[in-house]
Amino acid sequence: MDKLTDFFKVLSDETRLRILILLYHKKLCVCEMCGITGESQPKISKHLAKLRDMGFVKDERQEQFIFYDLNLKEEVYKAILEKIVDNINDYPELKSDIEKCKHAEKYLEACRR
Amino acid sequence: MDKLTDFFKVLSDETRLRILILLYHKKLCVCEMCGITGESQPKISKHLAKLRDMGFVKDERQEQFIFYDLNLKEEVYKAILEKIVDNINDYPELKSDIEKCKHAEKYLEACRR
DNA sequence: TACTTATATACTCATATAAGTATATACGTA
DNA sequence: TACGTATATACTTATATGAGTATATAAGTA
Repeated sequence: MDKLTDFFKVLSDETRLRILILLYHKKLCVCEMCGITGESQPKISKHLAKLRDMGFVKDERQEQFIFYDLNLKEEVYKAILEKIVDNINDYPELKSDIEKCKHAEKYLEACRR
Repeated sequence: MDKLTDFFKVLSDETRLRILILLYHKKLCVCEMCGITGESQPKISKHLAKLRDMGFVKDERQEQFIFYDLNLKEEVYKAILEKIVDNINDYPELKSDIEKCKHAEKYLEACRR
């Protein structure tokens, strides 16, 4: 049950919820997530580190960038994220994030500045 | 989205998760929940107060006892609890709570001591 | 090798949270 | 009215958490 409450603790932070909903849709690198969410790089990185340490996401380097992806082994976790996505119209900020992540590469370029 | 993260914060505490899963099955009074979970009365009461203040449960006096019941207006919340219950075999402590709550009256009597 | 860029981490501070113990409240009953 | 029982709340303490700023690291490139 600890893992389950840990998962809920993860979701109880707005930034982490946004990250997980984004990764539910697409593998993304740190600076894309910063661009999409408008949050600072250390903030995103720290939350990703926590998610990684807890085993909910995995990372992979591709050239200069480190891409993150969901790593949810148990169905319950996926099912819970799915429920949120099913009701995405109730959560405009999440919906907007998802829209933006369709053009994530845009934020990759913006990163080089 | 605040309400959603609040709900996850609620679920991130083991005691509150146990309470909600119990109430998902049956309306219960405070001392029954204490008996079932083995937790102290102030601990249960404080968590119930928080759940009540957040609007996730409602209370109702019946003679000497105050009974609590779920008060989840939005489907997502119910659906999330349902997902947990669907996978109850993964969570022995929750499963055991549910078993015990089938004979909740037993704990009502034990309360008079 | 020096430099740039992408990401991670350390440090600090403010705030939130949970638990335990003691006590208050509120209703029911003798 | 006095008492008992069920529940709520206050107070304290320990711990966890998140944000911001500054800095470190690690890989790529000139």
